[in-house]
Amino acid sequence: MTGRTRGEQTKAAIIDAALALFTERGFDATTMRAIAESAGVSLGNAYYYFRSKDELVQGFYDRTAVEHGERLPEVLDGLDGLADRLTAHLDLWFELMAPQHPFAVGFFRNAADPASPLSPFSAASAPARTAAIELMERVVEDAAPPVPATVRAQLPEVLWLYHMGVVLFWVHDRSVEQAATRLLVRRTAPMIERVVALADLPALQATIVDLTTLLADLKAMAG
Amino acid sequence: MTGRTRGEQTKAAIIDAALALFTERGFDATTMRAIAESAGVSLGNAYYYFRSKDELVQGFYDRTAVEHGERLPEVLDGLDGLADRLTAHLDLWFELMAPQHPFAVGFFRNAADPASPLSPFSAASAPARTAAIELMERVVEDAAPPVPATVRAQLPEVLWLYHMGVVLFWVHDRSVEQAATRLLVRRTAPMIERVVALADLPALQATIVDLTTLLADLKAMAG
DNA sequence: CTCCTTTGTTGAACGTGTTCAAGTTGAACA
DNA sequence: TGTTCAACTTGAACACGTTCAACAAAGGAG
Repeated sequence: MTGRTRGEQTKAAIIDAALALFTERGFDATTMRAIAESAGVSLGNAYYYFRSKDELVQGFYDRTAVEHGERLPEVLDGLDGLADRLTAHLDLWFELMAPQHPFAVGFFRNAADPASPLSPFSAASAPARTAAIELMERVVEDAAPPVPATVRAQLPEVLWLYHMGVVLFWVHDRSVEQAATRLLVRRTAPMIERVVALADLPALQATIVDLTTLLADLKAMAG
Repeated sequence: MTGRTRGEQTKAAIIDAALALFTERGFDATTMRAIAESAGVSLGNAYYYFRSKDELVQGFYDRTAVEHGERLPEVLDGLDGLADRLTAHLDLWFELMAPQHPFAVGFFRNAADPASPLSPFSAASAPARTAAIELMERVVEDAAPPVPATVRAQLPEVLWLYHMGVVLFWVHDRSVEQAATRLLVRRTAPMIERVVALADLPALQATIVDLTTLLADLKAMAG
């Protein structure tokens, strides 16, 4: 975690201090002054590396995303069915994020603001978004039986949207160890696999085209 | 808007001032001090009537919900198809909320916090939630052709969830006059009608049961 | 009338996130 | 070596949401 340059070390120290305090006291109860003091750094210095308190959480979220990408192959190994692979992917996410669930709200509250750079749809988070969709691509590409060509191109992005929806649910989930979210995934992933498997049915072509063009139109308007 | 007692008048003055300033400058750029000054009242007095800045916005939302319920029959009048009725219902919501869209983000940001009483899923907003589902019941009950009995009971609540999803999209929608959200509804409402019409198909029974029990299980865990 | 309670009102003060002008450090270069 | 300059660091200061002890007005009860 210790970077080469002085700046990288300071930055890591701030993230570490913030993560520890967030976990210990929660997001709102942790002040920027406490983070700076705990990191052995001045208040202003914390703002040199992170433009806001929220961006601090983004830094740690990025860390988790990297670890997610690194460990994904190992949890996908040996799994063929799309539902199994999707479930394993999300379970890994839950596992990595579980310690941060108590203060995740403080993060996602601002992520829900479309004007915020933390919004998953914002231009600022485009790299993180692309990386996340890339992970879904890995979930999809080696699935067996293979995903019908009809929906193959759109599927990773659609599954990423599904992921975002699950995250929204997870944030609101107050059941023990977020069991409700796990249940949601365990039940809906097979449904997705079932629907995807039917994508070549002639009867569904109209609906698939409808959905595809709708997505394209909406993305065009969102520009 | 002028109430009988002194307190009611002051309260109304504060709401009016806040609404004007929010609309003019947006939520974040409007300070409580500016609201108080504009209402001809001291800062502390604003907090005598509203426990927080957010609670001030909740007032508008409640007002709008009441108006929505009052005007719903008139926009549903003469419409039979479920898609048409659903679209009319949501269009009315858009019409009523349009003036507040610029600062709606400031409101919904906190509504996205499940711990906040403003969250649509919180216990504190249970009355508002029940009222909103009740409106969906009115959308469903007189639809022709009638909704299959298989899904009739669950449909209003499911449509309310759909409504919440649309609201989430609407908040993020930066297209002119939220045209993208209208497009989304115009395209998805017919899909919903189509799926609902197929609810009695034997091939779909398993999936419908799956979804129904999933919803029930999740609600039980959320308890 | 006086007293008491409820309701309404005030502005100073607190703690917070954030900004900024001013300073320090250290490595590359002359 | 001395110079330069970008990277880094500082703490005071600002504006905001919110709290609070104190005060004023209104309206009965005696």
